[in-house]
Amino acid sequence: MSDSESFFGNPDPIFADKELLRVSHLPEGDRIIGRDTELQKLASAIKDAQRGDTPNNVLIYGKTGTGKSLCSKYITRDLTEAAAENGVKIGVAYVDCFQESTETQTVRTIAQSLNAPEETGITVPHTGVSTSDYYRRLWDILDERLDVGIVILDEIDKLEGDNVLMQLSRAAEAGKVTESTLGVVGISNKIRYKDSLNERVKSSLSERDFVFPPYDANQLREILKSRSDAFREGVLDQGVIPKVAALAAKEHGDARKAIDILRYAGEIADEHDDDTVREKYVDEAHEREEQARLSELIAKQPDHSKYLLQALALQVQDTSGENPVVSTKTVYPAYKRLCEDVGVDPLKMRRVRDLLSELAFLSLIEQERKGRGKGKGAHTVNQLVDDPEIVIRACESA
DNA sequence: AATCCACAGGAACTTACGGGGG
DNA sequence: CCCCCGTAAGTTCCTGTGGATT
Repeated sequence: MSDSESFFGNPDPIFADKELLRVSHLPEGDRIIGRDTELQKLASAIKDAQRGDTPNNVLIYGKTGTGKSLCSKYITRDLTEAAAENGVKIGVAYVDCFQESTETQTVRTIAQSLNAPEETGITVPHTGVSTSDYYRRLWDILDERLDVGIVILDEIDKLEGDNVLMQLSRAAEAGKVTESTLGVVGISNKIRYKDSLNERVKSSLSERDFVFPPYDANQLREILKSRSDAFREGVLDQGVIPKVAALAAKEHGDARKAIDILRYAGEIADEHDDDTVREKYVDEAHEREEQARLSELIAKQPDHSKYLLQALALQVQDTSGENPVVSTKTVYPAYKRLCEDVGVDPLKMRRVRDLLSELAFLSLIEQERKGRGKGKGAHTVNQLVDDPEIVIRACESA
């Protein structure tokens, strides 16, 4: 074959269908590996919705990458289709509470994804209306066009306050909706999440709860194999999948991580103009995955949080060796200098303290409050969780 | 065990922004 | 079109607190 004139003309030597290695890719039923009992239980918990009745509210626990969101999405899609055959209209709203963490944002997102303006004549504006207004519109939307609404609240532990849960779980009994009903599927990384809820919400929200165990190396291998169609035939070296699986199994059995590493390994092979994905690329792929995950998280932060994080990372680098803790007092001037370099007005100390505790909540840093002795006051020291160099790179690229 | 104060963090306020209703 | 109302981000003001030193 002659060299193509087009930059895009050559067929990809490594990947046949890269889509299969995207985490958001929702597989067909036979491609969800090792979660049969979980799917079964989930299905039985929400099956009443199929007849238009109120489904059980469900709480799902499990570490990241154990298939919680995947199974929820899959099973609700299946349910929607099955119900449609019975003439029952089900709407599913998926909310990532990490991104929509306030009550208002959550309700708005639910209302927006369940709405169909041309059907209901109801608009859900992005801003400008009160929280209670969003609620009112949501109830109207439900009654107007659906029999059952199912709300999937992913990373529910990142939600501020439990008012939304209160409202959602009581909507039907409080008479907010009359022509329809709704169910909640809550997904949490924290097993202890339930303890932080008040009794009322707890009992109504966790009518059923399940724990998704981490995948073991065998299951990870199966998962990776099931997606190996993403590659052209024969380009994957024998040892690659087992090595990726072993790596991911060691780090909490995170399937998402495993899939990402496999994809990066393929990309690295491609960059080396190698037509084989070799075992030796896996370690580099692993590093690339960590960098990417961090960059992705940091990119979502407000600008000033990035400057702060960068200032902290620089301080940590300067602090010689063993004890890389930096007090808030010390970070602040460094942050101010950084702002001046960029040409931005620095925030006041009080706001900075809030941003730092948000970063701590996201596990990007760790904080500890300490006293320093008589007449020396109390202060908080901050510590980076990840390697300062990687953090700085991620901050600069974002 | 009592003390002392720099910083932590709660509360109330300001500013910016955008939609709804008259 | 203007005015009012809501939220989010940021500021101002001020009381609370940890723990080595006295």
